[in-house]
Order: sequence, then structure tokens, then C-alpha cells
Amino acid sequence: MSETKEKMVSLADQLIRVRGFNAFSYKDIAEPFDMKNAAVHYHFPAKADLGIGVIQHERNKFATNIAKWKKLPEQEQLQHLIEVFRKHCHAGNICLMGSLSTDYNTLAPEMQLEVQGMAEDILHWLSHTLENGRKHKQLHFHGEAIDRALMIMTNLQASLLMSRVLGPEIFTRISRQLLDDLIP
Amino acid sequence: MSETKEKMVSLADQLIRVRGFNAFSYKDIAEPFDMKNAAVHYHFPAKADLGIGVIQHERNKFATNIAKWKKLPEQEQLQHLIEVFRKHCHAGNICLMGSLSTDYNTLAPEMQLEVQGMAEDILHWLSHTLENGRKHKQLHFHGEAIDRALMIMTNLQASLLMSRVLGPEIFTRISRQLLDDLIP
DNA sequence: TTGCTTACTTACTAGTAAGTAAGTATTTTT
DNA sequence: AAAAATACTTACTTACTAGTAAGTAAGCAA
Repeated sequence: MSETKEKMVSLADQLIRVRGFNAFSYKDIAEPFDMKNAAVHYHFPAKADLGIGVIQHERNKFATNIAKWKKLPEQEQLQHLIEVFRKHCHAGNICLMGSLSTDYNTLAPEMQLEVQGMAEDILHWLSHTLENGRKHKQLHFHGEAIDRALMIMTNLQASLLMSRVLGPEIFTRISRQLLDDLIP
Repeated sequence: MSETKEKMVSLADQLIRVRGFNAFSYKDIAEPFDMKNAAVHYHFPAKADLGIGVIQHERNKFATNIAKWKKLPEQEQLQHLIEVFRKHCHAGNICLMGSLSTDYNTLAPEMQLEVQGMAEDILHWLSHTLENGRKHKQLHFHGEAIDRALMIMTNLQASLLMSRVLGPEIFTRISRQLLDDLIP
């Protein structure tokens, strides 16, 4: 992917997180590059292509991250995940999954599939990490790991939504409670 | 409020939950009523007025609900709340708070204030209900009630988002785990 | 019966949306 | 040196956006 394309994907990522997929246009991409609308269409023929680019970039980044964390104790892997969300909270972003889930019904089918894939990626990794953490006495919870992964995932996702409305204190409270529950 | 206005608010509520505030237009309101665009502007001069109407209606409905549940054991009050979300999940809706939080940065300031108020309403009630439930040995959790309220609220909110992407099984799992944690 | 209110329609503005077709300048490949 | 690919611009279309101004028909109120 060319440098311009990558920078456009990065900008679109920001716009999706800050304003939502249906609340930005090619104009918002073109202007910061001092280009015309049509130049963006040259790189991404349809808006869905840009959206798919953003999701695939995020999925790759996630894959890189979990590979990097692989050797760490599960407790620390989880803290790294929370740290990713904390940074987004600080920047006023919500998570890509949350933003695109809200707009899900208005997305092109190819984009919906990518969103689905991203959700499965995260849940798959999280439930495995939780299961291993329990086996190694690093993490403590009852019930199935997949259920606990769903609880944690929804906590993190919506914590960014609520922080946007009620302030970053919300995220601090939720992430602290999350760790207190798993590491008593 | 006239009957027409109320029906328009109800339709807008649906559209916000299914497609998002920025993904419907006055045309989507006017057409089902066999009216012209301008007729909707007669009832709601700006789109924000319609949005505020929707939020206020929801806040009133919530106030009516919690008043109705007031005398019940806290365990049952919580089950009633979950039931509200279950019905929305079944209908393919996400919660109003979740939808409008995503679009928060693009909303008019008067609408942002209403969203804030709605969030505070729910959290206030939920943390009090949890605190009372613990006092009456109905509900079991550790930490502050406000923190637990945040955990449960985010679980429910994002469960609808994830159900939209991965199917209604997600909601079933989350709501079951939620109750298993509080009522061991 | 005159005047006011309610609930619209018609016709419009001004701006934005995604997307396309044809042309151009620069660089790369053959 | 010619051909082709790259990265755009110019100019356009079609469709929709929120919002407004002026007019109208029906009903009610003094």
C-alpha cells in the first residue's frame, strides 16, 4: 500500500472513531492532503473500500500486538489490552468495533463481514488468554472463558462510549474494577 | 404533544436505534406519514428538536418504569431492566444511549446535554438499586455500587452492539453471566 | 363573519454526498 | 525513445441534506 493510501486509512480511522462512519465524507479526507475529492476516489473507489482498509489495518495491528505479548504472563497481556483502550480514551476516540457496530446496518455487506471478523479475532484471543490465565493461576473468574471474554470486551467497548459522555473518570473506574475482579 | 408528533418521535427513536442519528433524514420521517419534508419541520424545526424529543420520551419512559418497579425486590428490578434490553435485542435495536454516544461529537450541544442527563438517570438509579440489593442480601458484589453499576451498564449497552454483529446468542450469554455474578 | 390557529403543501435555497469520465503531468518499464 | 502505469485535476452528474418562505384549507373562537 502506498504512503498516501496508508495515511488516508489512518485519517479515516480517526474520523470513524471521533465522528462515525456516516458522519465524514471524502472531502474530510481530501482537504488535509490538499487534494480534490476525486483523488480519494482514485485510491479508494468506494467509501466501503476505505472502510475495509481501516478495519484490515486495525486487524493487522491487533495481530502484531498479540504476537508481541505472547510470551508475557496473561495478567500483563490483559493490562496491555487495557492500555490500548486507555490511550484511545485519552485521545477522545471510541473503539473501531463500537463505532462500526452502531452503523452496522448501514454498511456495505463486505464491510459488515470485516467488522464480524474483527469481533471474532478479539473474542477468540481474549477467551484463550483468560483460559490460560486461569490455568496458570494468574487470573480468577468463574464461568466459561468465552462468557468472561464477552463481559470484559463489552466493558471496555462501552467504557469509551460512556467516557465520551460523562468524562474520562468513567474509564478509570471501569478498568480498575475490571482488574480488581480478575486479580483479587 | 399532538398524536402526530408522538408518532414521529416514536419513528425517529426506531431509526436512531436501527441506523443511527446521522443515517436518517426528514424524508425517512415524512414518507411513512405520507407527508412532505416540510411538514416534519413544522413539528420539529431542526433535527436536534426531534432528537431531544426522542431522548425526553425515553427518559420519561424510564422514570415511569423505575417508579413501577419500586416496590419489588432489587433482584427483580434488575431482571426487569435486563428484560427491556432483551426486547430491544430481539427487535434488532441497540440502546439509545449507545447509539447517541457514538454520534455524540456530531450532536448539537442541547442534544449532548440530554444524552448526558439520560446517562446520569440510569447510572443513578442502577447504583442505588445495587446498593439497596446488597443491603437486603439480594445482590452480591464487591467494590463501590457506582463502579458495579458502570460495569453492568456497559455490559448491557455493548451487548446489543455485539449481538448486532455476532448474533443474539451474545446477549443471552452476557445477561446470564451478569445474573450469575450478582446472584451466586 | 371575521380573525386566528393548526397542519399542512408547494416551491425553493444552498450546501453536501458519493461517484464518474476525460484529460494531464510525472515517473517507470520495456 | 515509445509505451504504460501512477497519481493526480478538472469538470461534471445525480441524488440527497437540512432548512425556509409563502401560501392554503379546515376548524374553532369572539
